[in-house]
Amino acid sequence: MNESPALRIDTTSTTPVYRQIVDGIRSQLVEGRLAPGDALPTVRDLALELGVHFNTVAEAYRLLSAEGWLDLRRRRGAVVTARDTPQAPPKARQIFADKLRQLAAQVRAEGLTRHTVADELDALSAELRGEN
Amino acid sequence: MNESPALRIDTTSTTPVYRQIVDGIRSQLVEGRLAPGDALPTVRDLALELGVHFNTVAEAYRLLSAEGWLDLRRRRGAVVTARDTPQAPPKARQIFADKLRQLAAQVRAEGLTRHTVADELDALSAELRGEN
DNA sequence: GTATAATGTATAGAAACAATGTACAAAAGA
DNA sequence: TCTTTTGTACATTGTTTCTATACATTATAC
Repeated sequence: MNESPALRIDTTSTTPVYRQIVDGIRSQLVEGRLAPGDALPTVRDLALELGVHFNTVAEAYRLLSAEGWLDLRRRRGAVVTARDTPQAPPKARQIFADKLRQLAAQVRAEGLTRHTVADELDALSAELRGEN
Repeated sequence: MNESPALRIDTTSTTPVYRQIVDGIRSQLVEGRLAPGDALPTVRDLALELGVHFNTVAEAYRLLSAEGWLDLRRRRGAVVTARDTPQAPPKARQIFADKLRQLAAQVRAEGLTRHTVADELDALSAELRGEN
């Protein structure tokens, strides 16, 4: 436990730091790289590693806890919990489709080609269909 | 021209309105649904349609203009310009891959299945490979 | 058992940001 | 030249983000 979560904080991004932390850790949770029972670094340790204030990490942990991923207790730290996946609201799929296109549009505007974007989509799709 | 850009503003989202506007319009630009020469609604018209202040739309237009998509002139409105796609920075692909996984993780956490997510990825990939 | 130290929590403040209100500037057309 | 239509500038207000500091809780040492 306490292995490094391999998070990279982009201080130039418009996405707030605490949400970058949430998004990064949630990826690992969903992908199973963090499993129930695993301990996360303490808020102070991770804050030091990322170069931010520990309250910023604490806020991220709190959000993940509110989503049901973490069990937070004083003096014991943050531990990954088992979690029932909720039922997705009806519109979730359409909203995802829209966000996906907006993300693709953004990186295409930055210069990534249709082909490159499609390759990455295929790669992730294959991962999703192959794993577990 | 002045056709409705079919933007939906989600006031519950944490993404600021002006960026929702930017993201939505950029999608249409990248996908060719808005082409050079097309006129966008005036800031006041689009603001009325979206239910926000016209300065909020103006800010969105300014960002798109800074990205090279729009030509803004008083009394004439916003017109889509021809634009050279820049060269993507070297890390762009990896950053995109990360963001893609974070987006997928987010919606999977909300309850979308691996299968559904993969289907949407495939659908967009097919669009990208098929069009033009 | 009690003291101590390690950990998350609470609250306040400063700075940046988002959205608005209002006034202004430019330019097309009457 | 006047008026109207459009984008622009700037101040204001509320919100968000991040930090600083103090506090509460609890496992462990002894």
